[in-house]
Amino acid sequence: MAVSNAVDQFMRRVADEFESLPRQLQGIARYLEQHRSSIMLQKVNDVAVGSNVHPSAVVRFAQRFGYSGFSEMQAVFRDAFRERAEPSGSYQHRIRRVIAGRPEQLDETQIARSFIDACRVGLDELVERFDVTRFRAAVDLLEQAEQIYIVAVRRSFAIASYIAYALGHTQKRVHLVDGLGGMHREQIHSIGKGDALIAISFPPYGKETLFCARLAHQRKAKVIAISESDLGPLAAHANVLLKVEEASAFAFRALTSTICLCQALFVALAYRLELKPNEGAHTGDYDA
Amino acid sequence: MAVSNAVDQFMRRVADEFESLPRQLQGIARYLEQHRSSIMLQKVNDVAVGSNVHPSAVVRFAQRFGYSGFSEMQAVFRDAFRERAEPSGSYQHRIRRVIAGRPEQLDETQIARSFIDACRVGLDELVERFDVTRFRAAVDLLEQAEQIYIVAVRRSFAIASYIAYALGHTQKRVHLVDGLGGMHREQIHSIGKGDALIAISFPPYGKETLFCARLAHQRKAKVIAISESDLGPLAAHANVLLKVEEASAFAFRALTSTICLCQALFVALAYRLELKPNEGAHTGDYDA
DNA sequence: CAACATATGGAATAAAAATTCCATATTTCC
DNA sequence: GGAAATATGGAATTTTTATTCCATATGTTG
Repeated sequence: MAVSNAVDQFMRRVADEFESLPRQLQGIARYLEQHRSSIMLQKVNDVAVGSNVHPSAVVRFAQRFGYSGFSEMQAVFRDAFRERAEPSGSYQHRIRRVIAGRPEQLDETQIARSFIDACRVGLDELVERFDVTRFRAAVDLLEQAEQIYIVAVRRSFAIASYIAYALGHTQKRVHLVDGLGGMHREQIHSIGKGDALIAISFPPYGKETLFCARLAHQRKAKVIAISESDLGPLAAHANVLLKVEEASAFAFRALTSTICLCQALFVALAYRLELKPNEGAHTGDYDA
Repeated sequence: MAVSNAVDQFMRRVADEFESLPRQLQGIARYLEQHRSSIMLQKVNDVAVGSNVHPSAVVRFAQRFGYSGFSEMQAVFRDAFRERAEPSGSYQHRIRRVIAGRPEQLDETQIARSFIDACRVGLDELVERFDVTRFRAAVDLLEQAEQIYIVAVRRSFAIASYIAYALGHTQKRVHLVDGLGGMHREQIHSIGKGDALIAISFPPYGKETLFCARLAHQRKAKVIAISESDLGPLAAHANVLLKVEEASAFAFRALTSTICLCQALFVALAYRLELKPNEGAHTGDYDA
């Protein structure tokens, strides 16, 4: 990092000492990092409440890093903001440069930004085309299923793996058809009536996924397909088809909308099952 | 501009009455207009000095416009800033309102929509806080690595699995540390100088991931950490830390921002390697 | 598990900031 | 030019905010 401002320097110092800090002060450090852009207009008390500590802990924190108290530490943030706010033209400049320079000199940073942009658009469309009826139907199926199988390959496998992880926190029995040892067939084999299969596949549809969907359908299991269109090969075997049109940029297809939809599906199911996980920043031991 | 914010409205009111204001109060009005963007962090005294008047004049000014005093008037500026600077704050608010406002009649459809919304906000923040330097550094490391290892557990495993899939399309040798058979240790064991490790972990950090990061670091391999903050335990072992602050809603943490960042990383790398996959909607046979 | 070091939070105190009060200055209008 | 109305700024007061003090709690070490 070329030029770091006072705040960055300070936060670095905090990061260095972080490990040796008492529990509460660590909490404050995290809070500061998280809210670095608005510390300048917070009172000690805001910081204290935000960090779940007593105001005096905040003062001690500041003193530990060489300031006379909170006020002096806060000044660092305030001044940094002021410096930044004054040459406000620079932001406008940057935007213009990016837009103007776009056609040829695409550097990887711009590529990254564009890609993220594409993902945002994808999510916008997801909301817009959100099909309430189908979504509900999908939740219904999952709610009623005794066992839930999940299958996807290649690009979509990550999604399946996430769903399996998430559903693992419910009472349902969950089977991820991961094809380990080439055993797709064997893994789906025991599916039957009363079960549900979540099959995720996009063009050019993976044959393992199609196979599983077909088998599940034959066995009278319910099939929830997540795919791109009602016309694809998955549609034939699906009881509910959730449509996702992923954005693509630079010839790469995004994955954000699909995963977002799947998470939404899971959250909805969790609420339906009255599974209320602990409120808060992280969900117990399940994250990683 | 369609909807004007509170500050604009207020300044308009001031402009209207300007002519009928006593000399000093006019001075204050000019000062406010000139410094509207930093009033939020000024004291009455700053404004008074800046306008060459007595502090009480500033209070009188505020009262003339219907506020109880300077503090109340300042709040207008502060709140306006907060709304702009922290769309995330407003997001938290919105979520809280949704939850608090209609505790019972939250149906799963609304939940799903809110969740998708949260993801969108998350992507907005991702763009906003995008750290160019670090991102480039990460691409550099990957470009130079001979072999690339990827590790993540539980919630983040899906991400790792996607990265492994994507990198599989480059010339790099890719190793997904998936812990199959409890063999995290064995899988990371052969990492060494010249290699890179991508480690993804969020609170409460998975110990397998930490172990791999530590080992990689000891072995002089480069470590790219994808995590929530510079203060977490991954930071100590990382050469580059890419920060992602996932939105969370209904006590579930989103995954969209993380996966979006990882895809962007891959796209950037692909371009760097001058790997130009076929233009078009889907990338050959690799999708599923 | 005792003795010590360290961390924590309630309450008191100090400091800073905002507001009010009021005596004086300035302007306005007849 | 003088009376009334309005504006101004010094100082006191009130309110808010920050800091310190200290008793208690918690953790650590031998």
